[in-house]
Amino acid sequence: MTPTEIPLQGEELMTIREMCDAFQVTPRTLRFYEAKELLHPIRQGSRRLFTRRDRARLKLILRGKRFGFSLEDIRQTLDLYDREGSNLQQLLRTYDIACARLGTMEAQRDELTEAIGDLKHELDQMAARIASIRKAAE
Amino acid sequence: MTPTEIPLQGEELMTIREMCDAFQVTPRTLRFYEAKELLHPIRQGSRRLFTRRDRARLKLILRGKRFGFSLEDIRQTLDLYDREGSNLQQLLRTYDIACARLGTMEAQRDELTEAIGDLKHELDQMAARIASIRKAAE
DNA sequence: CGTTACAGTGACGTGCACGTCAATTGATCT
DNA sequence: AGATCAATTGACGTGCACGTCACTGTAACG
Repeated sequence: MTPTEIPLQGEELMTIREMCDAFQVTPRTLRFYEAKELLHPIRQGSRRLFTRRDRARLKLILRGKRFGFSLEDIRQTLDLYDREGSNLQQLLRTYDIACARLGTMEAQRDELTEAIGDLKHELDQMAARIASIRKAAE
Repeated sequence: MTPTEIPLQGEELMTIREMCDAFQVTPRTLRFYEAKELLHPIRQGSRRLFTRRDRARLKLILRGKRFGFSLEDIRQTLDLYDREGSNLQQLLRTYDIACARLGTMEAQRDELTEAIGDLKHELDQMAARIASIRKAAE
């Protein structure tokens, strides 16, 4: 029997391939993110091992990308999430930055809501046009 | 005195510079969008003149960009908006595409709402840490 | 009528976010 | 030990969304 352990969900560490399969990214992408200091996998020899923290960060990275943020933007936002032992000064600064970030995200959500409304309006008009065309054709 | 006219909001046609000032983009960007068939300004000689329709489209373009859509995505979405005299077949296809687009936008809004919730949660935790540090310092 | 001053057209350059390829290095199977 | 296979590193390539530069055209001002 192959002693290759089936990766359990609760396991602490994941290989690069397990990460790729879990998050639908390529190895190149993960290495690129490490080079950009978005991820900090530990090493066993030369191999990368991704921690639970890396997985949480990657989830946020991919989410941020879907919203159109640059990796640099995302990196700065990520740093807001796991800053444990900072002093009060840094903590306050971080808090301010996070508040600002929250503001932009809420603005974006509002704009998105507006865009959805516009598109729905357009859909209604199209539905009406479709109905009238069908009616005209008896 | 320079007779540089102050661009009125209700004017029919706008020059490239008026567009740039109104939308905070560069001339290069507008020419690029025209080359990509996102905008279709009319010409007076060689000069571009942007119509009300171009302004509406540009607004949607910039909005789409803020959501992270590619220009090609945006172009296809734009075409949904001003398709006037199509036949029933095309109209139905357009309707389906628009519905799908609406779905992705709503999914994105939901995800954004979730992300906002996460960040708020993080802010609460930070606020608590800040308070406890301040309290510890008497 | 010369000179600004802005608009247009290529053509090339740039930053970002990776993709791709080659060479190497262990780890694993037989 | 040999072969196989995944992972690493480095270097170069790519597509997108423009920026920048050089040059030309042209309308307007003095």
